[in-house]
Amino acid sequence: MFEATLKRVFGYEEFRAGQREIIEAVVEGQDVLAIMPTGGGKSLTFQLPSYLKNNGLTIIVSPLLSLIEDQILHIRERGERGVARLTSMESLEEKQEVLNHLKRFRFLYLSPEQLAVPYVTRALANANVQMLVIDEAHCISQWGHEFRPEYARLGELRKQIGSPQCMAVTATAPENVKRDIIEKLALFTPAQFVHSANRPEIRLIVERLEKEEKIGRLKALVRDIPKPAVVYTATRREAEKLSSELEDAMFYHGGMSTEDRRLVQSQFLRDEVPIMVCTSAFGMGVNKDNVRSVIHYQIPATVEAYMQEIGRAGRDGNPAFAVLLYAEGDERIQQFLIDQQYPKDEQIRNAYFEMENGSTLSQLPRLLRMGEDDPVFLLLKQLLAERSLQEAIDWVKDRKRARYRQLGQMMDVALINTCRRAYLLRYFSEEKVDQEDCCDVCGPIVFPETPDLVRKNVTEWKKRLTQIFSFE
DNA sequence: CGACCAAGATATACATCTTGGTCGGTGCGGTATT
Repeated sequence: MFEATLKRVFGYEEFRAGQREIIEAVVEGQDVLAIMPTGGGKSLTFQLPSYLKNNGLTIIVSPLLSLIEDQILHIRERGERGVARLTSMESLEEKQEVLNHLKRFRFLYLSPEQLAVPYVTRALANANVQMLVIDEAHCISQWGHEFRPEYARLGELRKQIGSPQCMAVTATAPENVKRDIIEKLALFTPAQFVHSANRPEIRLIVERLEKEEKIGRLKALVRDIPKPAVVYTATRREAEKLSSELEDAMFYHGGMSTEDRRLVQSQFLRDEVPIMVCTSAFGMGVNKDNVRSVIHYQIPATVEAYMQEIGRAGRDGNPAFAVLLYAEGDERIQQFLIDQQYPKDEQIRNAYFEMENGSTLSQLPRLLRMGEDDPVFLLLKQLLAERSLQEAIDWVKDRKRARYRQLGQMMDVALINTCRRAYLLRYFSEEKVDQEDCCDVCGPIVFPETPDLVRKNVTEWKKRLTQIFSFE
């Protein structure tokens, strides 16, 4: 009977590996935590049950507006019209229209921030919500603590809308992230489905270099390595600088306008740009299965981030390459980025002191000489609301220590003299199975000779983009 | 912390060195100001 729906609604003959079990658990009404690879057919596992039960609304919380847009487009393409979204792209009237007619919809996509808007929460509390899906659930752990606080509130919001059945879906989650997801969403003895984190087609390489050697090595590397390739840097400036020094490269980072980002990304997707130099902004929602190589010019902040980023190579199953270029001291930029996200002890003390002496929250930014929309101030505000002075200081200390530990584990990937794949899999509580072409420690990795992609107008585009950005 | 840039200092007439300031990731939302 699952198959009939699969055929009728989605047009597929059979399920892909792992999908059926998840759907069974969903239909039984269990909470679910599913860890499956990108492109593994995640969305089908929460969409198909909706057609089986055929009553009520499925809400999907998604981290990026562009992901929401993509998903909705896909759903509409197969003829489903009962899908809507609530984001900042809609006007107040449009949102009201959707909320007043929730019965018309089968799927509702929104950001966690929208779910936290009181009138949205209220409307959904009064609707027949069948299931709450949290897509890219690792964001709860990755962003919920400080960067996007609404992610940490999803459990509470779930309760407010009547504690519907809940399904968390992601591609990357070690034990501690799983625990975080289960706890923050208050999942009730969830059925867990965990796909292996191993990507045997990706060869793992680390090259330890001196600082001065890196740029030269990168240039040689992108000449020899199979393309399309993604080069990750830690800063926007570095991304721009490297892309100007490499032939056939363009850059991508969060400081660009939406239009420019769309443009550059679609060029890369259409194989018109062989090399993309970018910050961590580039990734989620980039559906490209023929990326052959991912190079890290600077070390990422966590093993999860590293796995997600290298995981963008070789999705078509053909051999792919992950190269990390490491020079001593490269981790400092990540240390800095961690530090600057948290208030200093003295700032915390001052904030608590001011509040005790009768200052109001609105005076506080001025007194502490901070911007009122400074993320550090927002975190401070939250601490004031929830914790005592000592608790706040300890919380920050703990969080920083945890982040430093994560960075340390990532550095170990570069520093160990044992199999890198074994280390990475152990991080995800898995045992390694021996394989050919594993990593640079296990044996030499050779790049195949591959014909380069056709370079269609790359130079032209680059010129135009340089012109656009040079005025900013 | 370190990369980068601009202004100033040095020692000598053109370029190099020193000093000081600034900046540094990920995105939602929705408000304000040239």
